[in-house]
Amino acid sequence: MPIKQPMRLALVDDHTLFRKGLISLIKMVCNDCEIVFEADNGNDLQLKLNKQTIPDIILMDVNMPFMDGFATVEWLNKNYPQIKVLVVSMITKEDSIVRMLKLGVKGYLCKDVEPNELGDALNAIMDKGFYYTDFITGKLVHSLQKIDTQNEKHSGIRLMNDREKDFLKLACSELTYNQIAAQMYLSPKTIDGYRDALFDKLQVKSRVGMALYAVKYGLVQL
Amino acid sequence: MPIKQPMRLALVDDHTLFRKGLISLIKMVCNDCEIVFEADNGNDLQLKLNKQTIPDIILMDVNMPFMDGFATVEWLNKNYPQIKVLVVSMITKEDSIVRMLKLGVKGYLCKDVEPNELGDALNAIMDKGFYYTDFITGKLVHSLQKIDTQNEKHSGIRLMNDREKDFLKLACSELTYNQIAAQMYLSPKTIDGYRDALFDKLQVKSRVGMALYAVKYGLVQL
DNA sequence: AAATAATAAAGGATTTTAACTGTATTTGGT
DNA sequence: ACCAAATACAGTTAAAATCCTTTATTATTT
Repeated sequence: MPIKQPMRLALVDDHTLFRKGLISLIKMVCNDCEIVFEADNGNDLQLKLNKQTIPDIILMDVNMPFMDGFATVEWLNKNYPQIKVLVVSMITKEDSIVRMLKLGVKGYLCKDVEPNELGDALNAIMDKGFYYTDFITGKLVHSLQKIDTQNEKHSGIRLMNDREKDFLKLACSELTYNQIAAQMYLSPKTIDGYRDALFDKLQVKSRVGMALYAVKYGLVQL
Repeated sequence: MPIKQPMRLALVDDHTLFRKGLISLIKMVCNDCEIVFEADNGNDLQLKLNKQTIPDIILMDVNMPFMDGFATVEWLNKNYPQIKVLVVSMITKEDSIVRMLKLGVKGYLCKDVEPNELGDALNAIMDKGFYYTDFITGKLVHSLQKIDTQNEKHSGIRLMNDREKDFLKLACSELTYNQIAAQMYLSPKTIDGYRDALFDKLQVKSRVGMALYAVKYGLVQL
């Protein structure tokens, strides 16, 4: 039976007191882990990270002086993609969470989290690669939908009729208007009319503008 | 103390046998729920749904004849936004899952799910409004990151030089090539050359195709 | 039944885009 | 110094897109 390696952790947070507190909590919930180093911010991390000190997981703050969490995770992705990042931050802004998730962090915890959940998160990340709470998932799903609900507001969409929507989808391609006309069983001149109508309704001046509008407001998917 | 209302459910799935099986499972895991109706597809749902038959949750398939899950959820969002949708589908394609989540479905289960999890999902949706499994969350987070990692794969991007990238950004607008040339302090003929080069490198045949490529692979943001 | 609105389509003119071929000039490498 | 490449640009045609005006045919409303 394989000997379980101790979990190697590193902490990046500019608040020394919080860092020390976090370490003592980790020791309590996880009896087989090792803190390989602590850093005050991204710059400090770059200095302290080398072949001997590569951790499995880095617990990372977002707001830090000199080099913040976003820049640090980007740098880690480029230079040490194997290291997993668990964000531990006060920041609950949806945009920040989504931005971090886009950067590929494996979890995102609020600093007021229960010690046990911290342990769960670390184990889950080691075990299955990530730990996303309902809170994070909720934010994520909400941010996905935000785009669509914004759209409803956006005028042009309601003004379009079904044929025009069909045409718009086809216009977001490399077909010429003649080919679109053929596909829709309509005269090219009718297509001309649809285009003119949509230019007016969507407030665009070219087919490129129209196509980008359609993508922006989710009327066609790429 | 308030009397707990029974959970009102409806099923939309074109496979009668699966529907019936699902109902018997629901009866087993949930002793206080009522099936208000079943439908074969979205069209059928529209006929069967009225003031007397408004369910709390609709269990919805994705692939259905005549009117599929996407169209049906869109219609529900417009006409009965209070009804929560739980997708129960064989489809595990990331794009389908993300598209459904964008439409605001409250959960997404695979058809091979354990009966107990079905019960958990229904209760979670009634209780806190949603039920997203790790599988779904994983797909979601992955799709967020995909755009960036896909780029690396997609050849065209590496082949472009800086001037061509600048041009590409400007081409994703309603400027004519002459106007772009002026903005870049270049001859329109040089712009012609950039366009021809990019058409070749990105494998597109028109400015629309080029603009959509740029958006798809995150080279320009809308 | 008449007026109105929506849909489909035509003619004609102009601009923009696209495709192809070719030529100086510059730049990096050996 | 010489070769190869990348860069900037020109000419020519053809095709596609854009703009504008007008008309015939259905639906819808009054």
